[in-house]
Amino acid sequence: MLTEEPIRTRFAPSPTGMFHVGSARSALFNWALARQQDEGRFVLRIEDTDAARNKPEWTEGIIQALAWLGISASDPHFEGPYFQSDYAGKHRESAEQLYKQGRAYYCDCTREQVQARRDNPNLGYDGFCRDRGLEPGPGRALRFRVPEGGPTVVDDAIRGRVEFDHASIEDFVIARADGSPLFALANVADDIEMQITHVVRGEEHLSNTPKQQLLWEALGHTPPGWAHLPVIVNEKRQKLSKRRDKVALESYQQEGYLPEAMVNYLMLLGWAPGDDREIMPWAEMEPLFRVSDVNSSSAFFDEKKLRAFNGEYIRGLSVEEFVRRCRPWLDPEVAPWSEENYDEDIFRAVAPLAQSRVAVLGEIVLNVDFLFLDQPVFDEASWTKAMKPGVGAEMLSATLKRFADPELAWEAEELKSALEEVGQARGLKLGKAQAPVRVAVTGRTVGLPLFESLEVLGRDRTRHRIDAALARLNA
RNA sequence: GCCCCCAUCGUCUAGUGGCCUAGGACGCCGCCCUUUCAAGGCGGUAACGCCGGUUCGAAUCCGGUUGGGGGUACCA
Repeated sequence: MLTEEPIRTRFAPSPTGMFHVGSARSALFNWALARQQDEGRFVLRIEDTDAARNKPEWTEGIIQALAWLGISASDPHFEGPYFQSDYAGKHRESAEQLYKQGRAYYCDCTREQVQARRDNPNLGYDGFCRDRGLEPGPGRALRFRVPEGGPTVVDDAIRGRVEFDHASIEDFVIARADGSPLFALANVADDIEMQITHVVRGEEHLSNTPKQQLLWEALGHTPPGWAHLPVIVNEKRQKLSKRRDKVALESYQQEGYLPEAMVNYLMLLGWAPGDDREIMPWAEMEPLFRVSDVNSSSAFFDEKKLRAFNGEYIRGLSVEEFVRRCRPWLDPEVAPWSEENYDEDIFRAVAPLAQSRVAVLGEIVLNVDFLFLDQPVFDEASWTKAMKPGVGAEMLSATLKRFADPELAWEAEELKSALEEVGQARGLKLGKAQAPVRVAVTGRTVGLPLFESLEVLGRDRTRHRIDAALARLNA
């Protein structure tokens, strides 16, 4: 391994329109390694060769997602983005070189012929064209000539020595009949061109590795250090798939997961800092990360734990920062209230009360909507529960009367004592007594501390809502 | 089928031959606090897949087995 040379890691996503959480973890691990050395580099290469599914805007999405994670394109350790499609010439040269060296040969077998002919059902291509000396031509693909004897040994930083017998590796295609190189070749040619020293990627690539290592050697270069990260799985222990699982980083972002919580959680999928700490900022984790310390078994993406981390990070924010981070969800453009009704100062007044009550930022809306809506949104289950006959109407009308008293200072502590008295007169503890008022004013049985909320809402609006609830009760 | 990887509480993990009657975190349960709900505090539940070795001694080393997973394209 080129430990003397500065580390050059790479992150090589194909632009498919969404950023997978597994990719995010790979990127983070690669980023940490690159940042540990002054001259370390993290190379971003967009593998856009599959023109069929590939749009320019996806690339922008990748860069934004990386930036969200703290992997900034303006950081001196960041290099790229490079586009695989720009290196097509280089790929063809590599294919040519391999052919001239006799390390690859042309093959005109169709898929059907390969299928029909194979004597060993356990192997794919049988090497039919190996020695036919075919020249390049239409309908002829280029295959790599896998050496006859011995194994290829992959030295993996996470898994150790992994042996692949050459007998189990078929002569794989490296360039299509139309001359265009395949992933296996393009990927290696690019890594060589970009002087990548360490390939840290998902375990699903482990089976490709002996082929790629063979290619590196055939092309005259020392293979990089390999590290294959365990796959991230769902509750059924299958690799996270975009069809059935929630894998898009953007979806977590939209729900209100903080990047620092996501980064922290992702780093812990397969790796641990060592002591008994789990909540640890990136700046502390980065220098501690060792790829050889990464676990080799698959890891379940546990959103419950992510949520817990996120709540922890939210509570750690200053109030002002919390307010700032909530803005995207409070914006009247997307929130259920109108521009005229929204007032950030009002939100700021209750923000400290809300901060410990949300695990993801998106939940902020249901916590404060009653402040900015003309009418609260009544949760029917809450209504039924709080407005029990004999309690609901009683409490509401008595409270309405009590709150009309101009002597009553409109301040949380005063309001609390007032309601306590109203409740006591009816043999109700505060817990029970406050319920109808809470539902009348906020629409729900759970929420922010009531009296602070009332104070912010104001006497008139509070009384109006209690009155309206009374009407609703009698309707 | 074949190739390859993996195996500690439900989950993420610590653990690299004795410090382990296996530690932490999430979850779950209980108690406390309490104007609801959270948050917070305290306590609890729960694991070395199985069988053989090696060794004075094994969660840690070796073999097998079982069970998971990944890969098997002229996709990336």
